Amino acid sequence: MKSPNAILWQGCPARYAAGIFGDKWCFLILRDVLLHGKRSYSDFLNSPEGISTNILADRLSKLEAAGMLDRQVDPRKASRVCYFPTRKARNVLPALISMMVWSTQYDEHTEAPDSFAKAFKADPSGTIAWYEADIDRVDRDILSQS
Amino acid sequence: MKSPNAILWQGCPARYAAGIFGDKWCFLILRDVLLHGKRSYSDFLNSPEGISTNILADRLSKLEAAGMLDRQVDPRKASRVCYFPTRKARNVLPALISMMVWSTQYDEHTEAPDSFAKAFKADPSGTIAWYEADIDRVDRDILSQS
DNA sequence: AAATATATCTTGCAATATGCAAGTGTAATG
DNA sequence: CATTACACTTGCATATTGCAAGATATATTT
Repeated sequence: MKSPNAILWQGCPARYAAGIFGDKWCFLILRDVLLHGKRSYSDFLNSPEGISTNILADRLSKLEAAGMLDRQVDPRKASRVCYFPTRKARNVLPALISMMVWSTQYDEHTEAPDSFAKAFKADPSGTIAWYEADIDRVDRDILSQS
Repeated sequence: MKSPNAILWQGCPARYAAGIFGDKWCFLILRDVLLHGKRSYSDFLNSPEGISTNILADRLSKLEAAGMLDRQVDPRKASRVCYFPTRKARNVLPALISMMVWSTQYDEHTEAPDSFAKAFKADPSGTIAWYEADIDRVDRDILSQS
């Protein structure tokens, strides 16, 4: 039974965001699906951070339950599954890129070129549009082959 | 001994961000210090989410080690400690508010008024400046009483 | 001065999360 | 028809987390 004083991770916008981003593995899966064109279980598994299989399965189902990922059988190969970013996930791009710009400013070992932060600061919505177009391209390539 | 293949949570900007924000308690402490004017251990402790004391002590020291909080004895009362947000933490405001705006859009139980997202979308840098001024006010009030 | 209160941590321990290895079921491939 | 690829699932040892309680140090009240 749930305590009457239990805090639902809703209501406060920071708390709601923390409920989804306050987990490093969810965070990195969102990076991969939004920025690196990754769509399949094995794509995520092969990211350099080395997520383990049970954790990956758990986070994929959590992100699907949260309405961030749309799980579909790959039209090119029925034994493969694709996880497409939903509109809700796509709309995270401004915040995600904002955080990454901040990181490049403070991580002394950053691998990101200066041009990354520059491009976003100069033209935020244009930069977002560029990433969205990339997502569209990846998804279209997959779905056109059904 | 550290494995030679260990991933340092540096280099990739998303990974660096995940190293700090990929923890819900750090996330909420940053909300409190940047948006709610909280500065002391007991301020954070009394947030509605109910962080426990060991976790709070741990996260405060991690955020201090990460250069996000500046720990200082309260000039008004030597037995009290203040945690001030550093410039590095302040510069997280655009990303944090971006995430919160996203939350208000998708959390059906959001408590945030529409005006919050509207204000930020209409004038992002003005909104940030408003929050920074609030931080300045809180910090000045404390430090002027030494 | 003694008792009480406030503020900031520590410690102990149980619950939870994680990582690794191995196994399962289904579908394509040779 | 055996093999491989893919997407998980399971079991289990280890690591991390979180709650409750205790500790310490100063400040306030009586």
